[in-house]
Amino acid sequence: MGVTPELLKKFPILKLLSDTSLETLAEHSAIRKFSRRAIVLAAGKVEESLCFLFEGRLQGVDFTIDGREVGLYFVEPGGFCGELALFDNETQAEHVIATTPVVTVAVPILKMQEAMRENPTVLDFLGKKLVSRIREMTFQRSLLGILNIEQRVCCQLWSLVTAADRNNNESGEIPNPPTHMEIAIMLNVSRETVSRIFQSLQSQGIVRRAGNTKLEVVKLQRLKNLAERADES
Amino acid sequence: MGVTPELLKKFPILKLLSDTSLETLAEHSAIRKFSRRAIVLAAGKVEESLCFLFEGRLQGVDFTIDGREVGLYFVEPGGFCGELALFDNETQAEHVIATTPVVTVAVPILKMQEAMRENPTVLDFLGKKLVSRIREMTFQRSLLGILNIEQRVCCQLWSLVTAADRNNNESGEIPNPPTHMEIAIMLNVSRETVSRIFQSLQSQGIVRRAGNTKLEVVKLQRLKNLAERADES
DNA sequence: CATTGTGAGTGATTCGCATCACAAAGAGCT
DNA sequence: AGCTCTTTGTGATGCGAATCACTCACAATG
Repeated sequence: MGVTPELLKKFPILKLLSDTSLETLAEHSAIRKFSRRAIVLAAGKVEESLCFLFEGRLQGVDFTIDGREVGLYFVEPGGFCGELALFDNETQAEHVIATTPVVTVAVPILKMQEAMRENPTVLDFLGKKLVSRIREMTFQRSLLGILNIEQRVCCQLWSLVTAADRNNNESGEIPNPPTHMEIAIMLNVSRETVSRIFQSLQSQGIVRRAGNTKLEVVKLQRLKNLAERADES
Repeated sequence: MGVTPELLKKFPILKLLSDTSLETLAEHSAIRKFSRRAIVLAAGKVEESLCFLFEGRLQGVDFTIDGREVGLYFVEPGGFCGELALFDNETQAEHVIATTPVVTVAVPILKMQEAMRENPTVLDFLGKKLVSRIREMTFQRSLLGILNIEQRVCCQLWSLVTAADRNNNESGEIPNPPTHMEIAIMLNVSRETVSRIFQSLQSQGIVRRAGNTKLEVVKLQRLKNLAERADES
């Protein structure tokens, strides 16, 4: 409904397509809206669409056998998810959930596969995306190896600080900070523990809440230190 | 030195190549031997070769900031590693270490990239490999979410049982069982804890050591139960 | 044959985090 | 405003896994 090629061009990967391909793709695509907490892609299901995120934020989550929630990754506007099926036509491995109200564009897998075959640069883009996902997961896995949980949280925070701010030595910000719960499931800790650590960081004046859409990191250097070695007074 | 196209054909992905491509690839490739514990690929380095495993077993490992070892994946004969650089030419993300003496074939990235471009089936194979790696990492991550460590270990063991044996309801085996340490770093637990759990599994007659190259799972069903729910008497 | 190294087994101790159980504070909604 | 619902904040408690510090078994090595 009402998906125009112009809309699709907002997504970096689709910008690589020819106008004619975009035309067909647009015809077969649909805008979808989800409220907070809605399941956008369901694990175990054969999804027949890729999910492009236009507005809001998504989180990939999985569940352990004992029913515990596990956080895998975030999707930001301009990104997409559900791309694994493009390669192996298998079921969706993990749930993708809206952490805010979202607007997505559903693009059929089949059409996208055609585009991949015709346009090598698209395939290349996807390859790079998969690779960066692997690198990210590897990093995330290494975070879980950190025993000291304060350090683990600080590492995660540090990685969420806008890349641009990271070199700037004064202060930085985290645009749409995840809730304590969202952080907790990514880091394999209890929500309470995350809460207590934030408490401690705030009282040390290292981070500060700025409304509920932004988290300021006032003392970037201190955060970095905490991330790199747990001790430090 | 002495790499023949026939040798390369032992690797499923290279079988897809034309004889002429194999010819050139063979010329530029080299056999390498490493002793147990040797570093086959080093993290942070720009590796200029892909590593095909001919004999032995490799493990991808990473280190946390606090120096703790983290186990990521295993590579079995016929497999390869270091493929991320094919797509983004970045440095190797993780260390790859020989867990046994190994024989590998080093194939230059550049040559492999040429082959990828010429032969779409190779690219497809690589895509599938990346995807399955992501699926595996997702699974592995979900294991870490399990709080009960005995259950966590049992899940890992269950996933190591030869797929063929898994449906067969009596017993199964794990060909080259990882050491306790190797399991420990994959599951984020201490080696001692793994040791204690194996002790308990052995005394319950669920698993049994068969030489040091094989681990028999005598009561597959019991293991599966332990993996699925932690309780059970 | 002694020597060194590595994997595995085990007890004692300690401390950190999960858990439970609330209270409080926002955020939306009508 | 008043009402939910969600997110966050905090204390008390107890369990359980890490750690330490060994021993033992077994290969490999000289």
